[in-house]
Parts: sequence; structure tokens; C-alpha cells
Amino acid sequence: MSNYDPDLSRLFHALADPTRRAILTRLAKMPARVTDLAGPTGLRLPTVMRHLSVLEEAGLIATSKDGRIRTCAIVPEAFDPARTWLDEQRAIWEGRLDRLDAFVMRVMKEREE
Amino acid sequence: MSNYDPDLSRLFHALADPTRRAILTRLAKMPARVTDLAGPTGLRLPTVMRHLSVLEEAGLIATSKDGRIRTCAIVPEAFDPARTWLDEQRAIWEGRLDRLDAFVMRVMKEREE
DNA sequence: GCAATACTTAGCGATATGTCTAACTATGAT
DNA sequence: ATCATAGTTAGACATATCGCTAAGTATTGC
Repeated sequence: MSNYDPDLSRLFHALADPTRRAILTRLAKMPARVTDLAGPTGLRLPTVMRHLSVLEEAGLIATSKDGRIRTCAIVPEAFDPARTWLDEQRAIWEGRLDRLDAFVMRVMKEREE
Repeated sequence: MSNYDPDLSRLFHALADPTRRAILTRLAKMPARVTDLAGPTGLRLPTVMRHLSVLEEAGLIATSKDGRIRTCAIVPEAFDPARTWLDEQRAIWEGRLDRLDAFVMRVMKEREE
């Protein structure tokens, strides 16, 4: 089970902040510069920088610098482990339902006899 | 856009802790008492209680008390908003790819002329 | 009744998080 | 060379988080 994976913790933690989610949504549309990202948030540049570094350490964005401009881009595959974990939980839960179904079926058959 | 939804923040935050994920995986298999959940974690009861209340406030689990025993159960639908948000991001990103595709197709057609 | 069981509450301490201001570096434009 | 732009670093501050111990309450079993 991947629960104790620190990457997964970092990923979910990165997604737990509204500003960071807004930045991701913005970047999902197209890459952007740091200042462009800061604008809509109403936050100061250093604050946004911090959010960006959280996102980058979680692998959710990649950045590169050209001259004095840093361009940020989303890394779509980075969302996969989160999705996979959610899928796993659902599978476990559904597996439990399946076992319940099997149980009910068995009881019903026994009744027929 | 649901980014500024505090529920979503609470949800992702609840999922960002390995102990809480382990608890959820355990509960996905079947409901359990508080002490049963605490056992595998190696953490003290009050600490586990805190995790449980974070999970409950995020809507991920529901608990009920019978006598002196509190039983915790998973709430599978509670994962949906996280899943939905991830889907939305993917849709936005894929929409961008689609537009890129369309652009490439147009350029190719223009070249043919 | 009394002891054991199963939480629950209160409060402490270390560390992490999210925000800011102030001062700095590097690059581009004139 | 000078100045504006774009980002960076350093440090402060309030609050939140995660773990703990110690001391409660409420139920159950003998």
C-alpha cells in the first residue's frame, strides 16, 4: 500500500491550498510567468514564489528561466498518483461490496433448498 | 471554478497525512472501533482521535457511539469532490491539447494550398 | 460496588505553514 | 550609465498541525 509514500503526502498537501489550486487551474490553460500568476491572487510576489516552490517540489509544475523571466508550466502526469490512490480506495471499498453480494447470493441459494 | 471551496481544501488536507490515509484504507475494508484503528499506527489514542476528527470534519468518515464503543465507517462519496477536481484539471489541460491539435491541422491545411 | 475498558478533554511543545516587508540580484530598455 | 522590470533572499510573525502526557468520563464485567 502506498499510504506511507511521502510523495503522495506532498502531492495532496500541495493540492490542499486554494491559491495553489487556482494557480494550477491557470497553468492547465497555458504556461505563465510568475508575475502573471501573482496578479489574480492578490498576494505578494514572495508569497506566490513560496506556493510555486511547493507546487514544484510536489512535481505538479516545472519552471524554467529565460533572461529575467521564469515560465511555469503544469506537469499533467503529476496528478496521476493522487488519482491512482483514490481509485485504489474505491476498489477496496467495492471489493467489500462484492464480498457482501457474494454473501447475499449464498444465503439466497441456501434458502431455496 | 471550485478552487476556493474550503471543503475541497479540508478534503485534500485530510488526505495529505499518511496516518489518515492508512486509517481510510483500513476503513475501506470494514468499519472499526477507535482502538482497532489506533493499534497499527503505533500512536497514542488522543493522537488518533485527532486524526479521526480531521477525517470526520472532511466528511470522509462517519462515526457512531454504542455504549462505550465508537464505530468508524468510511463515507465513499466523500472522495468524489477530489476526483471531480482532478477530472476538471485534466479536462482543461486536454482542451488545450485539442486546441493545439486544431491549430496544427489548420497550419497543415494551409501548407497544402 | 469496583475494576477494567474505551474513549475524551485539556493542555503542552516542537515544527510547519502562509503571509508579510525590506533589501537584494539580474536583465532589458533608453 | 541609468532606470525600470522580474524575480529572489532573508527574516519576522501569527496560526495551524502533529505528537505527547495526564487526568478526566462513561460503560461493562465480576
